[in-house]
Amino acid sequence: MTKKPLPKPTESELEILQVLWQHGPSTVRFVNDELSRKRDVGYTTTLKLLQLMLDKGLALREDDARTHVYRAGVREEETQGLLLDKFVDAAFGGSAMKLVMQALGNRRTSREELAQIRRLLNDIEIQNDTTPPSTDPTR
Amino acid sequence: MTKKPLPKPTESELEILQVLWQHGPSTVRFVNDELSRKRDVGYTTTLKLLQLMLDKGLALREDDARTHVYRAGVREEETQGLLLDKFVDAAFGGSAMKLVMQALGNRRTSREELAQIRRLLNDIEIQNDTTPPSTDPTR
DNA sequence: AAACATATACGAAATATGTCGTAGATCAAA
DNA sequence: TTTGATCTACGACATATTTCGTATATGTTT
Repeated sequence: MTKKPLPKPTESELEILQVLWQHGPSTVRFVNDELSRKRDVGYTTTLKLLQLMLDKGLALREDDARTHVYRAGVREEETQGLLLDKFVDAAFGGSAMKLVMQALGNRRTSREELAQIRRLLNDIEIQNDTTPPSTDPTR
Repeated sequence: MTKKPLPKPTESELEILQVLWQHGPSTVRFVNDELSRKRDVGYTTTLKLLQLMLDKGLALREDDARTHVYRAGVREEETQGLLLDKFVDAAFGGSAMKLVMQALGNRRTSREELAQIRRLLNDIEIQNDTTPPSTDPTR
């Protein structure tokens, strides 16, 4: 049984994953058109990226037809969580709190979103009350 | 009057900035020792990085004495905010909310930290009530 | 069928980033 | 003052990432 140490997607790969996550299985042409909405990128560049992502397992594809269809090979939440951990370490010295504070503080947050966070906080507190703080790293 | 398009620090540069932010002005030796606590890195590598950061304005230095002293050339909060914006776009498709939810959801958050966030939420709501939503990008 | 559009494969160049060796200056110890 | 430690400068290499040109296959139009 081999664990798969999913490679951390690069900047460009992440850009492509966003497209695949948001639109589902897509052709190279479609992905490239999407990317082109933001910046200037050649078709073969996008193709190459997708092929590399296929190698790494970051993407999967249907190559029955002449025109291949690619889809994400990694789950959105899982990948985001992974990247978030790295980012918290790299940019915020490991303090997720500082990150959250800054994310909430420096941008407009709607009433509904605030309520959503409050609900989450409540859930977490209930968790905390039910299961007391533990320093055991395995749970 | 020239605007300064402060360059986005790289992974390694950020690592060094963390040291400078946390410990204040430091010698190359000190920074290198700090970095060495985490991973294996040669002295001249750290030196070179600091020199590059000096060029980019990411670091400043005192070179009166033989042993130069470097300090951060960018503010911590400002830099973190910049990186956070990029990261939200790159990894969370622009949704700061999803990021916050995941940051809070997938890790242990202490009671005190939760309270801290609640206070922040209250402040934000008061803000929202006092000054109604505006789409004016300049404020 | 010929001409044209569109697809994939893939090598290779262009960039960006990180690493290190070596030379030469300065300082400290013997 | 000779030896050895430590410092900066800087070129050059190593690696990772991105970009693109070209060859070739396949499908479409006239």
